[in-house]
Order: sequence, then structure tokens, then C-alpha cells
Amino acid sequence: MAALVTPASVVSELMARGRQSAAVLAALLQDASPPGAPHELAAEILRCWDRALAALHAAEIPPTAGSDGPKRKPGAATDTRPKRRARVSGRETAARVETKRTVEDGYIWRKYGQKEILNSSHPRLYFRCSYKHDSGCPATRQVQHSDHDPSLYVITYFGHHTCCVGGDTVTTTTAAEEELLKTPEPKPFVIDFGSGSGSSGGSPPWLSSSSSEEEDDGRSCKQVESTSSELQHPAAEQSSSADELSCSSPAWDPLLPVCSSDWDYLGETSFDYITELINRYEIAMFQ
DNA sequence: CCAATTTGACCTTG
DNA sequence: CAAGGTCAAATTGG
Repeated sequence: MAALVTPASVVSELMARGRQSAAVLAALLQDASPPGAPHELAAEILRCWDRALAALHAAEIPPTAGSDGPKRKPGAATDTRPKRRARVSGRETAARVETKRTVEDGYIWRKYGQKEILNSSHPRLYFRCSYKHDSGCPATRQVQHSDHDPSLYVITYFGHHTCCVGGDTVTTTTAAEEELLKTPEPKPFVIDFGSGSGSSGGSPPWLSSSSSEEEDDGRSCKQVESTSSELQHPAAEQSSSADELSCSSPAWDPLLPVCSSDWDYLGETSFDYITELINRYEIAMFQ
């Protein structure tokens, strides 16, 4: 695994980091300034990262056996079930998030399973993008109580959204979610990005759909990953106004000129640029 | 009636 | 073979 360091993997990781930095930036902006152009710009940057990552992964993962390659003998048993997907763990990049509530990430999730996990006292819930069938969106996520801190939920994202719904078009929240979204108090959350592969399927946390008792209840967000810990700052509680946020803007066009031109502009310096912005906000907020 | 969730069974991987 | 991931029929709610 670690042996293979291909240019593509490096790019992928760098892009993932950039995307996550953008997420931090968006969160910081949300807390540091009133709604406006900076927010929109941050959101667009975020989506650009998402799209780029999705495109990159589409190119990386050949469509060959990627889909449902039923290795199984067709007439096995009596079931009429057409096919089953191989498990994805370990193969795809995953972004892990620990949160005290079900984070809204701009996507509509549909629960498709629940499983008791061996070394965990709580079941794991399985969600996939509601647009899986419409758009073939491969994004999935798993939600589970944290073992160490039962008040935390560990959300793991797999795959990237290809449904173009992220962030703005939708905001169908379930009743349970709306309850959750009513928790207005801003609390600090920790974002710690990095990790080897952490290209999150949609970390701008905000929409989800579920009603299971296992999944929702906290308030603040705490995104945790493995590598760096330098990106820890108090920031906005981001999900409480998710619906207004996402509904207000027209459907985002992933190919808006601002994206492509900004890409060219940012180029190699984007990380430094974002880092500098983050540092500035960090300094400002700690003063 | 339609759509989302629940839940048990099935399938793949290690 | 056990554990984890996914499917889809049944159930439930709007």
C-alpha cells in the first residue's frame, strides 16, 4: 500500500488535503464573517475540490470490475437477487469524521443497512447517496458511535459524489434532522484533516437523512483525522442553518468559469494560499 | 399511494 | 468460518 506512490496518488492526496483545507476555510469564514461573497467563494472552492477529486477518482478507478462483478455463480441458491456489491473497505479512500451530531454535508443520504459490529457496543449504520440510482453516485457513509466517547459519532465517508447535488440543490431534511438543526448554540469544533487518503466524500458537513436513534443527537462538530493536528480552531457551528444556506443559492454549476479560472490562478500555490488564509483567521480568532 | 426506513438474509473478504 | 457490507421484502409514516 504505502509502497505505491504514484503521481496520481500524490495528486489525489494533495487534492484531498486542499479540499479539506477549503472546508476548514469555509467553516472559519462562516464563523468569522457575516454571510456574503466570501462564503460563496469558499463554498465554490469547496465544490471545485469535490468535483476535481471525483474526476480524478473516476480516472483512477477503471470501470472494469469496479461495479457489480458478480463473481458468484448465478444460480446460487434460490434467491432471485440479481447482484451484490463487493465490500469496499480498504480499497477506497475514506474520510473519517467524529461528530456529536449527524452532520449535514449537502447530500441526501438513504439508510440501507444496520449492523452490529464485533468490538463495538453500538451498531453501525450504512447510508448511501439517494441519487445512487439516478446518477449512479457511489458515495456512501457509515455512522457509528465512538467507542471512547459515546457522545460522539464516527462517520466514515466512502467514495465521492458524482451526483452534483452537493451543497446546494437539496435540502430535504427529515423531521428528525430538523430537530437536530434547531440546536443553535455555536460550539467549537475541531477539524483535523490530513491522513493518507482522506478525500472525503463530502465533508462540508451538513445534510443527512436518518432517523435512527443511534445516529443523531449531539450538537457540535468535531472532525477528526489522523495526521496533522495543527488545524484546530474554534469555528462555526455549521449545520444549524444548513437549510437556509443551501436553499438560497441557485443550483451550483460545477463548470462555472470561476472554478476553472481559479484553478489556473491558484495552481501550485493554492495550498499555501489557503493555509495563509487559515492562519490569518486563526490568528484573528485567537486574539 | 408513494417514499423512506427497518430488518433479516445473503454475499464477499480476510 | 467469522465479520462486515449490501440487498430487498416488509413495514411504517406522510
